[in-house]
Amino acid sequence: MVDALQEEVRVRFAPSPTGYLHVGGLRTALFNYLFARREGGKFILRIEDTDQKRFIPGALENLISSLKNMGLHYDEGPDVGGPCGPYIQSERVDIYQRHIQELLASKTAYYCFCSEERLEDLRETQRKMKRPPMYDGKCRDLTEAEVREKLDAGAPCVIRLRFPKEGRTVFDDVIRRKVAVDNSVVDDQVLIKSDGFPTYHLANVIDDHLMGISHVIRGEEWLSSVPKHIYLYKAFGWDVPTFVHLPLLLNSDRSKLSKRQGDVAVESYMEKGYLPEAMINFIALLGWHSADDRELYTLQELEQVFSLDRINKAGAIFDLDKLNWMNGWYIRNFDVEVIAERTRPFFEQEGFDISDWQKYIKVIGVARDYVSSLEEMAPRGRMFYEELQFSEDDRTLMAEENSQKIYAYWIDALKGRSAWTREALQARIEEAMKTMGLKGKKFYFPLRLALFGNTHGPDIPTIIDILGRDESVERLQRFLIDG
RNA sequence: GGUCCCAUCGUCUAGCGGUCAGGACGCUGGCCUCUCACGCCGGAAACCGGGGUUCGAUUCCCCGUGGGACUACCA
Repeated sequence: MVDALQEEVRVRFAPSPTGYLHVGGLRTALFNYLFARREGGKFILRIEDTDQKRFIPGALENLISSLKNMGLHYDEGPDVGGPCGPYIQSERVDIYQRHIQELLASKTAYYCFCSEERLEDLRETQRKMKRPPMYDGKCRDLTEAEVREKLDAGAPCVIRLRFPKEGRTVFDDVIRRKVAVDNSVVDDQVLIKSDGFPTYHLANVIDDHLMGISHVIRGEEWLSSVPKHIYLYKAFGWDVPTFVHLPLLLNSDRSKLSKRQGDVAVESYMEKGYLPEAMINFIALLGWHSADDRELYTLQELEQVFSLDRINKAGAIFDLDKLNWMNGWYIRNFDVEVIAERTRPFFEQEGFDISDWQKYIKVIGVARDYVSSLEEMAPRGRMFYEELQFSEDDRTLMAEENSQKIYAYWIDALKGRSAWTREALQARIEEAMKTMGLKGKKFYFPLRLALFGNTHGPDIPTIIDILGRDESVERLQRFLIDG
């Protein structure tokens, strides 16, 4: 390890590439990122792909693009490089092999030749006897000669950690404070699998040390394996990093957040039109809260105010309702041009002709009051781009005498002038209501229906302003019965 | 089953011995308004239970209870 790295805050997000970035992973990545930024340290991306069976093509690219979309830029990582590479564990196998020799030599680790079947049977009987399922240590005390013989015979084997049976491991966690575990309940964890790849525990410890990680910020599911990790650090003669175990993100039934109970892929939230800014803001509030009552933050603002000591201990349910509100808030409060640009793909997908940018901006301005995601924008803009659909009841209303009078009046009025201000339009509406002796819904509903396709919606000046004079006249004329 | 962790409105949370237990989402009443939406104002809604410690516990300690994680040659 480079000496200069020693004083610096260095944290990492270390996902295994299982296909996509999970929202729980995003939260872990975000907290790591924020801590690094706040402390002026480094944020590193490391890929933990030591499980060959779970290789998924494209998963790495996916992960990287999701992190980029979210604005979580890392200082070191597989695609950006850095002084501690490679940052993909499958490319570091020789490093693990070298280090395991050291453990073998010091008797901290030992070869185990037990078959998977034996292990399964063992666990089965242990469970039946209501004993905790653990390795029984069959190969723990094999003599060197016995090991040599089996190895020479080419017997398949793994390498296990020789964890002490006595004593107690006590450690500090920034969030949980003191945690204590009896060594007798810690298993002789497999460190090197029969395919020569390391397990999480070995690779993680070695890499965290070699990469100069100062704070291990990760999910609470790792809390119970910390004793193994500490034992490894000490066996290697390394300093133990500071541990920060984040509370879990939960399904609405309080189990660990998983798919099948809604979307967990960050990617799919993007596809539905959730803004990265809203996702980040929302996720940040799951387990973290500022000292005041403020809840709306940009990523840059979070970088300034984030601190580990304001992280909660209890798990948090991922509440879609609040995300929807927050996303809607961002959609309504961002610059309309920005929202228009981001909504574009959704409109294009619908085949709407948005070449008239001025009109499009106006449509967005109206539509965004109604939605909680960009995906919902298209249904709210449709009436300005497509032919209106009417029900039988609609047609009945539009054929009524009053409706017809209104249409005739407006066709006339609109044709008379080429440009209207909203104020002039509103004044004309007041005037029309007076001369026709109609008011309120009696006047507005038929008019809005013919122009907008619904009796409920934006006010008339807004609709006419978006449609323009010609389209407005055309829409009215379509329902004028005798010309 | 064992070990570890956790526990304030339905949800996210503030609280760090004395508060009318605060905010946000959601729900709800009203205002704005032709309507819808937005927005604004108000309301209902919580300290898991039992013991301690203390003049006084949501807050500190213990025991229950409940929930979760881990218990793989997955991470």
